[in-house]
Amino acid sequence: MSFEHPDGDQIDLSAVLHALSDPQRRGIVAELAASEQPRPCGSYAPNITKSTRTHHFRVLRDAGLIEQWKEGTLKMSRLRRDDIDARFPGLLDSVLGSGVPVRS
Amino acid sequence: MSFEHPDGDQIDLSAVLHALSDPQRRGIVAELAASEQPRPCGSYAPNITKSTRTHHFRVLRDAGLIEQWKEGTLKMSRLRRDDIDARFPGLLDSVLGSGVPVRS
DNA sequence: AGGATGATACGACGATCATCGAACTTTGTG
DNA sequence: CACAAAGTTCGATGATCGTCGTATCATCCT
Repeated sequence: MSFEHPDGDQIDLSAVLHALSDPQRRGIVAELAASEQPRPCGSYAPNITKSTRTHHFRVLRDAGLIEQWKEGTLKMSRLRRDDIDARFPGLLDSVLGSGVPVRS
Repeated sequence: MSFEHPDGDQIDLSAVLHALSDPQRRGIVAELAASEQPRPCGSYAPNITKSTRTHHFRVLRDAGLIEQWKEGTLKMSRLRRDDIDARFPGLLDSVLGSGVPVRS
């Protein structure tokens, strides 16, 4: 099913840091971290094109930061906080600033 | 004087994450974090060319991760752990794995 | 003054990146 | 069935990246 989600124990730090180094993607991750229930891809980063959004979501998924699945027409996403926290403890919290707004 | 070290409070998260996303640079940062007293640039990452090394050190300095100064012919480097920790608490520790060897 | 050494500057190279638009696929609904 | 909506795929473009070699600069030592 779904796509190519890396196993939790083989998430690559370089890939994660690269994925998070883009402000647009970091914004998506921040929204993902803040939203209670899953929302479709299209509801994030409305300022960019559909194809660019698809690209960013793929980078995040390939890096192991998010999990994605389809629900009808929609594609839903979920932050793999557990896996990331297990592999790189504290990383996500420090990047997301412990809930503080994302800057730069 | 010296070069272009960003002020501690204007260190850019994107730049920091991008700088740390390269394994070679992460290796340098890990060595920097582990070494007691400052060593010249040339003593890090001996497997790459001088010019490449200069490039990596500039990326790290521009990102605000390290401070550099000259001592005669040598150029010394120091990890700006205090500034980074103040701006992004926990980030460096989680990336460096709390002293655990750098992987990926 | 003349070497020797540590580091930078300057292209240059292939690779990757973020972004876009247009065409296409998939799914649900009238 | 036909249409609309959500995503993907497929170039393409301009920018940036990591790496290199060579030339150059700065500093120390003899």
